[in-house]
Order: sequence, then C-alpha cells, then structure tokens
Amino acid sequence: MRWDALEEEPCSMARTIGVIGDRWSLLILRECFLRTRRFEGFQSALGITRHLLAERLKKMVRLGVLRRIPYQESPKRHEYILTQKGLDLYPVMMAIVHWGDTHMVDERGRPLLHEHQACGKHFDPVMVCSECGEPLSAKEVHVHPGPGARPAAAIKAKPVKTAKARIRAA
Amino acid sequence: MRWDALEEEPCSMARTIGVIGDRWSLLILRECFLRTRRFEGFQSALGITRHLLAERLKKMVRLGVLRRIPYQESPKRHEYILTQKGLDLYPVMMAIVHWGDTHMVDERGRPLLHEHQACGKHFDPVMVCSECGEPLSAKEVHVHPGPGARPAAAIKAKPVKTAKARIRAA
DNA sequence: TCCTATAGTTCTATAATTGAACTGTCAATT
DNA sequence: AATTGACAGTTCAATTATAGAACTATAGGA
Repeated sequence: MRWDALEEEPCSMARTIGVIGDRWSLLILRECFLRTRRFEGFQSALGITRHLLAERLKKMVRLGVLRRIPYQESPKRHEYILTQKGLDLYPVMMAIVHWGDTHMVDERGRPLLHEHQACGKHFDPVMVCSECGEPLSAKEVHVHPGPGARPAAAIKAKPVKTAKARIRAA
Repeated sequence: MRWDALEEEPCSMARTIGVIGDRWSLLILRECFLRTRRFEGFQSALGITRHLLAERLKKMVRLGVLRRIPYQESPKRHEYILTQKGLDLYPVMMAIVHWGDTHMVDERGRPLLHEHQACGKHFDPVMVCSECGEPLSAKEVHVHPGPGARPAAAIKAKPVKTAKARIRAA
C-alpha cells in the first residue's frame, strides 16, 4: 500500500493516517501546538533532518493542516501556523499525550502538565459521548456502515501460490 | 533519531509515538478494535506484507499493547488481543477517526457510524476537561513543566558548519 | 570583508518496506 | 498414501525512505 492510497480508503482512520501517520508529522504538529512556527525552530527542537522537515512542512501545507505565511520581506521568510483543520487535531494530540502520561512515564512522573484556562486546574483529557456526555470505552461502542462505506467487500490480499500449484499451472 | 530513542524522550507524546507512530501499527490497532484477532485476518484486511505484520505484532506484544494467546493446540495457533494498555488507546483511535470524519470525507459521507450502547445513539467523540467537563481547545490550555521534565534545555541540533568555518578550522 | 541568521536544496550511505516465494504443522480429501 | 488447503509465520532480493553531512542563497551588522 502506498501513502497516497490511504487517502482513498473508505475509512476515516486510514485517511487520517495518510496525513499524520508518521513519526515526524506528529512531532512537527506537537511543536506547532507548543507555538513553534519557523523552520529553524522545528529543526532545532526536533533534530529532524532539514531535508525531511522541508518535505513534511510542504506536505502539511498541501493538505491544509498548516498555512505558510510571510513574516518578513528581504530576505523573504515564512512561518508555518496551524489552520483550523490543523487546530482540530488537538484532541488527537491530547489523546496521545494522555496515553503516554498513563502508560509511558518513568518514576519521575509526567514531563508536562496541562492547565485548563477556563477552570484554572490541571486536568486530564477525557473522551465522552456527544449525545449523553458519558466517558467512552471500546466495549460500549458498536460500529455499522455509514453512507460512505465500501459497497462490497473487496479482496485485498492475493492468494499465496504454493510451489506445487505453480508447477501444476506450468 | 532512531525509533528506540523516542521512548527515552522526556515527552509523553514522543514516547507514545515510539509505540504507535507508524502507519501499520495504527492500522493493525484499528483492526484490533474491529475485533480482528488472527494473523491471516490482519493480513487480508490490511494488505500488509506478512513480514512487516509479524514484526509489528511482535513489537506490540513486547510493548504490552497486545497479548498473544493460544487458541488451539496441534498445530499451535495464537491470536492477538488488546491488553488494558491497548484498550486504553481507544480515545486515540476515536480522535483520529473523528478528525477524518470531519475533514477527510467525500460527498458520500462517513464510511462508519458509531453507536453508543449506553445511550443508544449515534455519536461523535468529544474531548473534555476532567476537572470542569467543558470541551477542550488548544487555545484554552497552557502547559508547564511537570516533575518528569528535562532538567535543562539540551541542544539537539548540531550547528551547521559552513565551508569557510571548516577551512578556518583546518 | 567577514560572519551570522534563516530557509531551504543536494548528495551519498544506511535503514525500512515491499513483493514474492518458501517452510512447517496438521486436518480433511482423493 | 499422496494431495490439498488453512494457518502462521520466515527468507531474500529489489525498491523507497530516512539520516547525515555539506552546499546555496539573501541580507544585516561588526
């Protein structure tokens, strides 16, 4: 499966993975949410190679997650800021951070604390149902096909041809 | 940066990316949440190469996200099921799906609908503050260092040596 | 004139992924 | 008794992606 094939899958998860499903895109987005905006800022914060950084920024601009805006003339310089589409990735980022806070911390504790300005407290993100407001768990959710579902099950894996079968076919 | 270096970063996001921050791990997890359990099931649903599938399953077992349990003797066969640590990735999956449902659907609409058994309705996942229950947005959250923060800012990027500087040094 | 800051691009070496076939165990057929 | 199919991998060559280092370009200031 190629990267661009993901975008055409009838699955919102596969399509999203086509946008953010690699290590560097996610880390670049982390920096964006931490207010980094410029090429050198990303590069020194992440240690990413300049080559890949340029490529990923270009990709995220093309996909509408980031916008490239000039911040000075002569020499022309640009900075990268999150679009609304990009800002909407916040729940994804928070969910990832929270899982790490729960399962990947060492004895020293969390590297970062989050404060909710609205209530002034340190918090954890909780995912709830939009209809009843209760926290969600995998076991309480059932899925069924929506209007954009694939019409019929497509065979994706080619059958394995055994040596015997090949000899027979020849 | 190598993959295993991510796990030692003082950042819950980087550590989590070390576990799930690649295309195939995320797609394998999608299948797990859709109740796929067996090697052939993953392979035919995803079209992943058998080589990589074996490698990723092994990795996720090692990291405690999946458990490998026998489901028959002679010949010995195993299936892969989510541990609690793996089940806790549900908010990550839902956040990813929801972003795709919002920003990556075509004119036909969502490929998959989610029904909350507790209230019986189709829903969207909403991320809220654990303290006040209000929906979260990036702009309303401030971060500051926690107990596991890096003691001092480390320089991650080596300075670029210009041709001139190298000639001088020689 | 030289040095620095900034935002890239280019190049080669190394690592990861793909694609295809192969291995091995056992049950059910022929 | 030999053959086939289901299942869960492993092996290997060819292709792609990423890392690491240097190079280019523009402009301000010492």
